[in-house]
Amino acid sequence: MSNKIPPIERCDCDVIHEEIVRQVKKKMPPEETLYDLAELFKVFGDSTRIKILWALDEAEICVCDIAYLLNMTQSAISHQLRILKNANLVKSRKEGKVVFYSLNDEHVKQIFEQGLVHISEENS
Amino acid sequence: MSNKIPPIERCDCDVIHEEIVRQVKKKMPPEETLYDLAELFKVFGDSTRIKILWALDEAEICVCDIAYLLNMTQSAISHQLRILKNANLVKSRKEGKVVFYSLNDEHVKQIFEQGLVHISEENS
DNA sequence: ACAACGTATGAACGATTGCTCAATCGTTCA
DNA sequence: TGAACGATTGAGCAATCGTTCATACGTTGT
Repeated sequence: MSNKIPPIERCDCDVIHEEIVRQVKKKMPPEETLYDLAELFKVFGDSTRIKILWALDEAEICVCDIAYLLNMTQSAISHQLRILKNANLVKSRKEGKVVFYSLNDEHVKQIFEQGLVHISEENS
Repeated sequence: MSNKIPPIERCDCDVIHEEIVRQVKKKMPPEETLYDLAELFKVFGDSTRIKILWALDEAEICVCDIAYLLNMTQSAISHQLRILKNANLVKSRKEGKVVFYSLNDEHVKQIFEQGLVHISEENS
């Protein structure tokens, strides 16, 4: 993304670890993939969106019901739903004036589960 | 976190969906859990930290090697490592002047894998 | 004791984020 | 047609974030 001049001067200690660094660098996925991965987790990194996703995992729900459920304004929810839609995590279906949202990825719950495992191990 | 007065007035459409909302509300994990989950994913939501975690999944690496690997300043890396340590994702081991970091959670890679599955499905 | 070096930290900054508010769009129904 | 209503959108704002810079800490070797 940025193309500034590399300002980093190699320090002394890693002359020893040269080989390790070289191998790790080789095994790392491409820059773009890691960036996309971060972008995806950024979407999960907000409790409002987490709640929306969790709710949508239970049922298809319209915008105003989500707003009611989370005790937030329709506008706030709509903004967040747009982010979730851009990330291809949810899809929408219009029925008259009402727009119903539902999950667009069956892996969401699995990602959550892994996260919960980490949290539960954290408190032990 | 915030305790302002609930400003939400139930809209008309969801009189029909009353029961669904009630059930979803009952099935949702406690507020605090969802908040912690968001906090965890927030940590993953930065490409620098993603790269660090990915690197540490390959090997135990010292701060200056990570900095060299990612072409960033030691300071920037150190700041990010602190965040990762606070989230219990990495642990450190001191050897003289050098501090080695390594993963503290074997689920990190699994969470990444799930994320990658979503991304790969996105482009199809 | 002092210099050198790897690391950590706090202030400061530009950038981004999540919400509110007001306005608008699209559909329904009288 | 126009009022009502659900949903969307854009501007604006406070708050948060990620980096840089300067500085301090801790260890090593002289």
